[in-house]
Amino acid sequence: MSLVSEETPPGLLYVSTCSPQSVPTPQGGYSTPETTTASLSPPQRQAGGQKTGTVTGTMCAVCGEISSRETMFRKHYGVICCEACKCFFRRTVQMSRDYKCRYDGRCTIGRFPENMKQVCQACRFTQCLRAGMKIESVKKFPRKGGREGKQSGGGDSENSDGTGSDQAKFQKVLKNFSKGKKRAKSAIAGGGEEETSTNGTLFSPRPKQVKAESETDVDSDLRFSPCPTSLMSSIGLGDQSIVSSLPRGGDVVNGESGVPHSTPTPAPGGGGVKRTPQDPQTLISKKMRLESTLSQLRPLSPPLSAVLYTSLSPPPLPQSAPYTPPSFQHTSSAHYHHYPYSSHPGSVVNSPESHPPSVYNSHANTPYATPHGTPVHSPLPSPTTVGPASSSIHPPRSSVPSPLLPPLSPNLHPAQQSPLLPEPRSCLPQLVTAGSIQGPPRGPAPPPVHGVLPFIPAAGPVLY
DNA sequence: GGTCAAGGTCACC
DNA sequence: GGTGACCTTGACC
Ligand SMILES: [Zn+2]
Ligand SMILES: [Zn+2]
Repeated sequence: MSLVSEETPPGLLYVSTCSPQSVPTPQGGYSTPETTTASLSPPQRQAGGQKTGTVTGTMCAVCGEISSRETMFRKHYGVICCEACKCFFRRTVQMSRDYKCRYDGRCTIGRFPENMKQVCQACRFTQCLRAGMKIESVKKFPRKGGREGKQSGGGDSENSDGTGSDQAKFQKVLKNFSKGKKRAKSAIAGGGEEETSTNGTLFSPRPKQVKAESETDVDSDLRFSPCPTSLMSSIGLGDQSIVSSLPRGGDVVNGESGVPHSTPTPAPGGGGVKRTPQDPQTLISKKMRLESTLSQLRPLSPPLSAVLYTSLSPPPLPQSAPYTPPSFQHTSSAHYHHYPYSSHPGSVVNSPESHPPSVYNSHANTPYATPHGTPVHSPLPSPTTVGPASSSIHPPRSSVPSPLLPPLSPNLHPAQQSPLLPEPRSCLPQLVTAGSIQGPPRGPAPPPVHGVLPFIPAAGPVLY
């Protein structure tokens, strides 16, 4: 059985150095680690006389993708996840995509579906949210890159309520502008101006990309909703279209710019189409609306993690599974690549701040403190629902009376199980040694706790 | 200057 | 049109 650790960075995957051995993949299968004798020095496992493992990769907290040792996944929007999930989440939020699951949110079960490709967008986004990805981290503050940064006053996600925090940001951005940095020049030269909302938040002056044609949005100006409307509604926030002046990511029409650049300076990351700038007043209005809604969203993720982390029972791994998950069909993200940008190979991700401190500080081996079966109300709603299924790929299950996710039936195929039921596991690092690998890490979902909303720990750190 | 986490780009399906 | 790998950017240390 796996062990948890408070010291090991979350998301890391270790494998025993004892011998080449099959290790469970997040897809439910097994694979032989390409390296079990890596030079990377993992934290020594001392408690319980556990063997020392070697870092072999990270696991995406959303889809379960396992990285190579060289290409450790990093934290994106608060969760250690793969690039694919990062991009998906970003696009969904940025573009206010509104997904609906035709199977009533039952595309998959378990912590990770056997094949994320089979999961609809709605369920995938829900998975992102459950993993702990933060909507407000997407373009929370308009700037090209950079980190959230530490904010005085605690919390990893500062608001934009126009108080000192934004003032500080504002000053910093102004400073960058005054430095004559490339981007600042670009923005200004491109007609973009430093715009401050009424609360002092600096707006991105960068021009926006423009669709070459057929802006399919009902309201093409509503380009930036922190959450798709239906999903927003599904998580109890109502239907709120949030706007932003922020540029939307990189569509290119027919491989080239469908519209002329509005700035003399190409966008970073390669040439592309930029949206034309909007009216400053409009931008201000949008920004204010965005911030207003983000303030409502804020309680979502962290409290969700806090509540559910402490309410789930220890993971009862299935002893005998009536159903054997099919082997995972690796997607393109499965062919590992080196991360050539900045981090040296083997750099470890360590971001416990994304989790409630209480989760990390208590119950090292039993992160789920609440007695088994304790009902917990989650701010997370049942998955987005829609009309009757029109396909037979994933037979919809009969409706469940509980507002929370229904329990799993041990005899049902995952596709017939309740939606996105995770395999409860510690948010703490879990070491899987050669001797500890007994079975699929996430095959059939374990018997659920009735009435408890299963929660997927953000960046569930599992060490192999 | 290195690290990290943002957003952007664009080939591919 | 959506996806995901690759890339740049910029704040933080
Ligand atoms: Zn992923
Ligand atoms: Zn679905």
